[in-house]
Amino acid sequence: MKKPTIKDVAKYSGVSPSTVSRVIVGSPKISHATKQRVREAMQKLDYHPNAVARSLASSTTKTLGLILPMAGKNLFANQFFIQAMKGISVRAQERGYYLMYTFSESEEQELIFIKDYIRSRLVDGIILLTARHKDLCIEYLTSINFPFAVIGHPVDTGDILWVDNDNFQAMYKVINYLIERGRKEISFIGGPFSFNVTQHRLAGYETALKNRGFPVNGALIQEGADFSEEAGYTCMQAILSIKKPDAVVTTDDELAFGVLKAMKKEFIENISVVGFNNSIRGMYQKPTLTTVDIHPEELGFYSTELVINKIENKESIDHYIVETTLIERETTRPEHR
Amino acid sequence: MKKPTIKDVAKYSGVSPSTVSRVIVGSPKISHATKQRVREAMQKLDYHPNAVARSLASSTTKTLGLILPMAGKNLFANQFFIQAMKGISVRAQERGYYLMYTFSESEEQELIFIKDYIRSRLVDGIILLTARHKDLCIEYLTSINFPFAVIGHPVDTGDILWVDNDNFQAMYKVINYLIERGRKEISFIGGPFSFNVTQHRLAGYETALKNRGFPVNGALIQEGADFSEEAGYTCMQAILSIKKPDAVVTTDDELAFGVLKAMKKEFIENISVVGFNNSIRGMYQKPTLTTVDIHPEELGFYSTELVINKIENKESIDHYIVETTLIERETTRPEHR
DNA sequence: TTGTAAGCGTTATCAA
DNA sequence: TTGATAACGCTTACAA
Repeated sequence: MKKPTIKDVAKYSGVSPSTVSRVIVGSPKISHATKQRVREAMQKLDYHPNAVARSLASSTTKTLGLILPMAGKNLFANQFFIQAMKGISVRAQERGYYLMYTFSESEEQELIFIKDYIRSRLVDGIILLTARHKDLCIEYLTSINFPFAVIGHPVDTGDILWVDNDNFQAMYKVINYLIERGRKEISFIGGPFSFNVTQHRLAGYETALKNRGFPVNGALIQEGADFSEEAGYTCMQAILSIKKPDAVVTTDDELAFGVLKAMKKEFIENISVVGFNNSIRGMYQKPTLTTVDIHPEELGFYSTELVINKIENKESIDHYIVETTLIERETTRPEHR
Repeated sequence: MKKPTIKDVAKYSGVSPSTVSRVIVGSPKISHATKQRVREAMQKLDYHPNAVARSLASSTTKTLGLILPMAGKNLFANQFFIQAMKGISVRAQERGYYLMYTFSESEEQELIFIKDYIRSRLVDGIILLTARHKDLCIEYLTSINFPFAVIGHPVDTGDILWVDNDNFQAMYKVINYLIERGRKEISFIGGPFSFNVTQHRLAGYETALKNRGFPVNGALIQEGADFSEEAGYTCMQAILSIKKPDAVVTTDDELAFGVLKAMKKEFIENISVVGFNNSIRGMYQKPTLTTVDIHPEELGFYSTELVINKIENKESIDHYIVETTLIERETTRPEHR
């Protein structure tokens, strides 16, 4: 006994297939009586619409595609991705969308997968989990005008959809927090300045200092080669060779771990350190790391919201700002060490 | 200008659509000459097959469905899942399959999603990332005879496909390792004994002791209420109240953390501790935790292999055993603390 | 409000 | 080795 089709339901309930289809879609112009009858028939026959056939006929798949950039095995990134995926899943479910995913090893591969998704007509929209500096994927998707949203702040927010934290304010708050705890000489160690994130956080740092009447000392500002522990270590050594600040803010937990390592080596303990991204390691290593939670799940959630609105031509803003949370731990409570 | 279809290619290359289709599929009964011509036409027109149409016509989607059980926010589990997903993605890519995923909050929801995937005819197979004790999903999938594979050892391996570690041997190796380092009184703290994993690891523990001529002391074997740090703490206290072993093996890092906590409270340092699952925390907290890596990526990889073989009616074994790796850290090197 | 009929872009069956 | 032609199961103008 084969699976029942729309025709079976039509026959059973004495209407035409198109009527059944209208019931499935939830079309308004259908009498309550027949709607009832059709629904019952569907129940009786245990009918479930064939999504593939629907997709073909309507040329819409109700599916979103996700590419997970997995260069190396960045532990923090892992955490970020799975949380973002959760948020994406939650909102997609609510709005009746399916999700496809694939891991990619490089930006080129990423682009290949995206093209495949689109050309095969498998997805109605794409979510990019990271905004690269000069992003091939963003470029491509924009050029063919395909619905997509980006997590992170793209360099050129033409009319693309994006979700990000307020990185300026996040860092601004961190600085204020440190000043209120009596810190006076606060150093900044960021990832590469070519990244928008870094720029925004640096701006937050500088503005906060100025607004509180503190000088901005260039010697206390360092640019890491990347977001790694090594970069943090190197930057911190450079700073210590010049002068000893009483606090260091970074743009990533990994950088912060490097800072702590450099301090340990020099037997320094009384410098406050703040990271970013609330990694697992930060919560268990000694000393536990004060950090900023960027709420990946929400980032995922809203990016999904944006693409779907776009796909469905719903009126919608073109970006969301997700709040950050400062998580206070031992590295800003030197007395607890 | 619309996207070219198979008809356009057919016209362009002067053959019938069916011939083009045969080229796409890679059918053997097609002359080299026409194959060439059709390929060129596809290139020229930038033609890409519509996957949805193919699915409808062939009633096969080349897609696998994944459900991510996300009760609570188990940090270890997060790590496990993303790694397993990576392995799944790698193998799926290689074999030309797409992946759909969805998060679920409960076993019931999980079942609902699975049914939806199947009834909507979106997927050809399912991968279950955890084998529950009496698993509703396994039961359902078996009952309708739908292709699926399970990561973990199902209670009743009828003719279902599964991938798992050799938990017996993994623990056996741990015990041998400890004995070789001079440990004589080794305690066992497991998760609930109702889990197959626990049983297998316990058996490995007991057998290893016996084979080395050590007695198995019931007082040194404890069953945790679950796999949590608290459970580990409680069990360790129970053991310490009776006698002090010189090593404790557990079936999960969380349990091990509980053990360490209990030791700390009693100011005990010279007991070796071993966890399972190689969680991030274990590598950064103090002391760093000796643990067993279960290789989630491989588990994902092979589970994918199994379902796809099944889907394609390929001859294949019905399970894989994935090796484990002992990761030696400070908790089994008391001298380093 | 409902039905008719023509797609949607493939694959599969049967002939040739 | 190739080509007609009928599915595949649904949506959607257009009519009624």
